[in-house]
Amino acid sequence: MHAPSILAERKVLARPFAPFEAKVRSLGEGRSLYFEGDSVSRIYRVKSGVLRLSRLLEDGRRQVISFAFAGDVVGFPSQGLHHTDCDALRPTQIESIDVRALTEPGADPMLRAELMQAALQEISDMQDHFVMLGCKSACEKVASFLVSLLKQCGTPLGQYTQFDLPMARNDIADFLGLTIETVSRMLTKLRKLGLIALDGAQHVIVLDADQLDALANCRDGSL
Amino acid sequence: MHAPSILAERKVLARPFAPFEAKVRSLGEGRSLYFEGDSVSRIYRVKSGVLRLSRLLEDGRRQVISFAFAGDVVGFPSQGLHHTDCDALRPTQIESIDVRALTEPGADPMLRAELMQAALQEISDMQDHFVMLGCKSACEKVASFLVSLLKQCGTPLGQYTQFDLPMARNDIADFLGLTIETVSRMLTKLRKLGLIALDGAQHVIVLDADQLDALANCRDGSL
DNA sequence: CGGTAAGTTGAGCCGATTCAACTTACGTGG
DNA sequence: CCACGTAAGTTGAATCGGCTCAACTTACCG
Repeated sequence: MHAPSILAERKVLARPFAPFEAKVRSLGEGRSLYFEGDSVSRIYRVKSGVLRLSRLLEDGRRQVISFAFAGDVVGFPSQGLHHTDCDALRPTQIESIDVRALTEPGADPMLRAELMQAALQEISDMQDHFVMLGCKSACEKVASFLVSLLKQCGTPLGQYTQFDLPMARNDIADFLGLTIETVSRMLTKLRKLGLIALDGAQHVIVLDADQLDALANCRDGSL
Repeated sequence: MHAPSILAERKVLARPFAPFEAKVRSLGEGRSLYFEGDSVSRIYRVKSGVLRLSRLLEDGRRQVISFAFAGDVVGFPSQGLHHTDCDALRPTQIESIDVRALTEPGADPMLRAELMQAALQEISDMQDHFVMLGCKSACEKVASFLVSLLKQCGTPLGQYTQFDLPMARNDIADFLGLTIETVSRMLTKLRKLGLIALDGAQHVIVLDADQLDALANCRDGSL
């Protein structure tokens, strides 16, 4: 759940009406940070853990917009409202920033420039995601996804690189515009090709990063 | 490539070191404003006309990221570079702004806030587009697309609303993650359902906006 | 009026989905 | 610590939506 020590500490230190001051809090696994339609009072920078941003349709379909890792900023408003749900996939520490830091003239220029950079980065990342959703085959999607995670959270393991999938198949599928079955099949395919190994459902060992990267941009899933 | 006449003109008129001044120029139909990989020195606000932002894969596949209409801002940098191509689909007038207005402390605060708003709006629009690409069927995609154009550039025609498609089937297909044939078939379907009428390939008359909107969020293309 | 590009339509195919059975992983309580 | 129950993930078979390829029609421009 919440880390009491940090919250308690903050309470003592927090001065009222210090709108642009950063505050740290933690979010238990599965907890929501905000929901679509909530009005935006603060935006957040992830310090550790993983968040999932998603949008839900009335009929139950879901699109996972992005996963946010340490350093990523989430919660940018549009018309003053949140346009996604935001949930923690892992215990997560976040730093919150008054939304007025974005546009109000009095805000810290350094912070504001930093937030603008984060927004620009997000736009660029989303453009990549468009190519993924619009152009790529199931195999390319899954391979691309693994490559991007590899870059974000890969750690060396002998001559290979490993990482944990912090999200369920479910989330991967809704992120890539596929079904869980298809994601599973593609992971199996990559495993049988000898490009990855799976130790449990979450732990991925990348055996051939170059080939994997090649598959991520190769129309026919053969290379 | 670049339009020589316009560039020549700019060279004469440009005063050095007037970084934040807005400049207006026009772009002929089919002309490019910038290319993926170009370094970003200025960003642009559309005054009239239509721009297409797209990204090209090595193997020829293309994703149209967005269409920009009057009021939209394009050209946001990431790592100082453009990450899309940008081309005019119609004769277009654009106002250009020095990119330093985004982040430099000395920049006009009003302008900067405005640009931040534009960036936030873009993020929100892209989230909608994700849902489109990731969740929706061909029929929903085309219907959604028509609805959004209707809102952007619809004009009354008796009891109906009409608009011109400023882009080719080609562009629509690459925007929606479909083929031109599928786009064509869906337009035909909507026509046969009596929701729209087509006068030539570009001119659309929306006969039943409510039904069209309903189809835009209905899994089975029946309603 | 002819030529070319753009758009439409049709037939057959293929990749991803659906639906269902099965396997594995995991947390709980005996 | 094992046994069980549930949730998550995998695999298979059959279906279907959108794609490919090809022919045809329409619009546009010199």
